[in-house]
Amino acid sequence: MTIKEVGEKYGISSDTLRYYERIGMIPPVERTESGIRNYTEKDLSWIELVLCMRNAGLPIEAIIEYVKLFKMGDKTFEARLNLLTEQREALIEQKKKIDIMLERLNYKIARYEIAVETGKLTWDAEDCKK
Amino acid sequence: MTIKEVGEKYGISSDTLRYYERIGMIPPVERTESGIRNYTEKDLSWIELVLCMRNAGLPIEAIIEYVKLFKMGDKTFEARLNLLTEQREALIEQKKKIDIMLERLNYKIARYEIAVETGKLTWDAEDCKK
DNA sequence: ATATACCTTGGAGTTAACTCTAAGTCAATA
DNA sequence: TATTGACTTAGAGTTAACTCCAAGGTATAT
Repeated sequence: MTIKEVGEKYGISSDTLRYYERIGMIPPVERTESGIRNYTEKDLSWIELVLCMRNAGLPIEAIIEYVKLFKMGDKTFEARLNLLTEQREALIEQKKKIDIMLERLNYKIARYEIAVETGKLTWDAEDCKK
Repeated sequence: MTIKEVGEKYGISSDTLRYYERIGMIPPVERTESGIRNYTEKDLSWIELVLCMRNAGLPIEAIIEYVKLFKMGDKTFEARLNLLTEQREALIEQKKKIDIMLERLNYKIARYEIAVETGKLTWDAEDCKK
């Protein structure tokens, strides 16, 4: 699979794909004799994982570290476990922060729905508090 | 309240506080005759809201827009409602992405816990799939 | 009154994560 | 065979969100 096809499949640019490979976020991709990238299923699996991690907001640094450990083989199981556990903690924390803001948004949106109806915003410490 | 005290209260730097004000993420803060910022309760409410939004990962752009609409007064209720509703949608989407990655992490972590015990990673398309 | 620790502004520097450019190679089509 | 379009690399440019710096003003303790 060419870089363009892969980019189209996942909705990312060829530049981004080359960038991810260059910085070690995915293992090096095999080339044809003329030096052109030929993505295998295995490469696609890595890209999928990486995109999932990026979508969740995990830092590129962590992903690079994981790929590094993976390349080092079986003796890095524990290090990989620790890395993944840390990232899981970070995501759980992030979810909590989103929930706090969602609650606040729900409250504000409810008030504005009434305000749009009535033309008056129910008083609430100048719209800032809570 | 001085800029330093506010920074300490919320765990952000004075530089960041000045930056937030400069780009319009919070309304201008009143000054003493000598030109020094004197944060009021109202200012603190704005800072709290802004930090909550930033923690949740909402873009500074949206926050600036909200402050702008707020300054324009009562005729922007609907615009503010729309903005907040959009941001709520974005957060719900982000939460979904985090949940997808959390599921994946739970699966991988379970496999690595066994791997650390047994010294062998149960086969799974070279650790990339799923 | 002078040292110290704080404050001010405008503007430059940094970091993460891309995104683009230049200069050149390769493959398929008119 | 000439052109078109996709590919290659190395490196420069961009954007968001800070973060730092220089040059100077302010407030309080000795």
